[in-house]
Amino acid sequence: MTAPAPSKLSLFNTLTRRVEPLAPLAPPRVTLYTCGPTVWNYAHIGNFRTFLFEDLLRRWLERSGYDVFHIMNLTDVDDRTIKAARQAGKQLTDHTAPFTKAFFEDRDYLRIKPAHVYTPATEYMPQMIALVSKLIERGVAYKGEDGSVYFAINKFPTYGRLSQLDKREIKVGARVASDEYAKGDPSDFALWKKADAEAEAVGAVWDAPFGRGRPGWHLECSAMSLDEIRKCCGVQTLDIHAGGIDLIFPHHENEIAQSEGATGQQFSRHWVHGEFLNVRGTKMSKRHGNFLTARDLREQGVDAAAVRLLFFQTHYRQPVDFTDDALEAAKEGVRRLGEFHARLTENGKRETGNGPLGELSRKLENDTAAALNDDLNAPRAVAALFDFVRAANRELDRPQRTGGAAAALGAFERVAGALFDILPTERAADPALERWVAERIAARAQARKSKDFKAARQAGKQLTDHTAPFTKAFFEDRDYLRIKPAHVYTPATEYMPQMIARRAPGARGRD
RNA sequence: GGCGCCGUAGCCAAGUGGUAAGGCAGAGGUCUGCAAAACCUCGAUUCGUCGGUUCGAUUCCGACCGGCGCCUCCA
Repeated sequence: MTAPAPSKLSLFNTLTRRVEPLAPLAPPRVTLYTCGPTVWNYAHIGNFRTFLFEDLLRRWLERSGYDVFHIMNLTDVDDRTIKAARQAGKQLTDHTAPFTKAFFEDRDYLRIKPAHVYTPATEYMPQMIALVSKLIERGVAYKGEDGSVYFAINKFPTYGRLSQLDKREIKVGARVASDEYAKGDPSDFALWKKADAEAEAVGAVWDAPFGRGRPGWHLECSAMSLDEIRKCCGVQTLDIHAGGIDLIFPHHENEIAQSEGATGQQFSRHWVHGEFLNVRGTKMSKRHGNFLTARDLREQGVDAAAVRLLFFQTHYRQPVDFTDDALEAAKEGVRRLGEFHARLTENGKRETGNGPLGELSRKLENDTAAALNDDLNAPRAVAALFDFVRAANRELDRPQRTGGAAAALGAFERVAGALFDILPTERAADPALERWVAERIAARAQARKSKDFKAARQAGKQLTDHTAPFTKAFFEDRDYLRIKPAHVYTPATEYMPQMIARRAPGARGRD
């Protein structure tokens, strides 16, 4: 598993439409740029499916011995952020800041490793302006009749290679952009959009030598990635550029044109794209209204481990349909992994040495590596993990044990823990709730001591407000069914001292 | 219309030119005071349909049916 770089990792490269060995420019370093969220609103879990596949890619690269430099952009200026800010009656960054914060919270909830650098577009204006200037200087960009700056795709012969544009025909009657007649070629795209009233209203405008305006959508990724890899590594070529499949055209196509048009060097050696998350066969999106955010799941108490497992059980280049059944199945899988983990931890404490479990551990790590090196085949790796769980459980069931649990625990934690991160979250007690209960129990005990029974009853009532009617109903039902009353009924809230006294340290089990 | 993707057991989902991983659900069993957990056993003679290539196809080719995505600011 600690494969020395260069590892045997192969990934599908959209540029060639083939699975190819990863070939970083200067191994063991890998520069990884992943297209991040547009912070006009909360990201939905379809967005996060892409970020989760990238998280696995990142972790696997690191596990394989690569020294990864991971950059993710935050699109905080584009049509949608401007429009949303306008509707909210706010300045652009005032509107986007809370969503950026929310994105980070969601990222942490889903246990996605933070990128090394996050690049908000608004903080890279000088770099973007410099890039446009350079493109104008090199004659591949021009100022249109409407005052915006466009990229001239006919000056860039390889335009369309990523999306195989040469094989396409434009749809008859396809919509014609309003800026159509300002451009030399209808397919030229905007690098810099001339300031308009809406952008001015929310403060989304910057002064530039070629006119007051704001960046086109694609510009930021080129400017920021080139700036960051130049600063960190002194290069102008990314090793991997990743994103959702919808970004292939036009976004990534245009990024290539802008970047290579300016540097004359290959922009990215490997392009990887993740498929969509669907809902009943249709892509999850804000527009369709069929979305669910990460915070929705968190509020429902869904363990992030289940979400991760759910996504990792499908290959990143296959669409996944998000259903309640699939989520429930994943939750159950996570629970089983957790049970197994606890069991292995118990045995691992006292069992070193080798034995069948040691062999199973090696198999697990080998199978995982083989699967992930083959175009990040997470489903196959997850299958190997469950194979391991079953085989190891069988071994642990045997009365005559031969040892090796410690090794098995190590392997299991490396794969299910550090790599996939799909072990159940230890359910942290809610401190506020615990305090509330403790306070009332204490208050009641104190009141009883001082024989203030009215106060005692009041404190106790708060604890049982909700349960009392059901207790009463239970007695009624008991009588209806002519069940003889027990001699003693013992409500748990009345036995706190006894329970506290008897709670054995480390005692596990269910109610 | 162009480009691309998909159709595998009840649900989800890997995979391969040589006879179908894994997960969840279900049934039976072992263990257990009863449970729970765990383990064992069981399920696609079959991989949308129809043809073709082949000794052999779920896997390659063609047609068709069904679903989906992109085609200028969608992860």
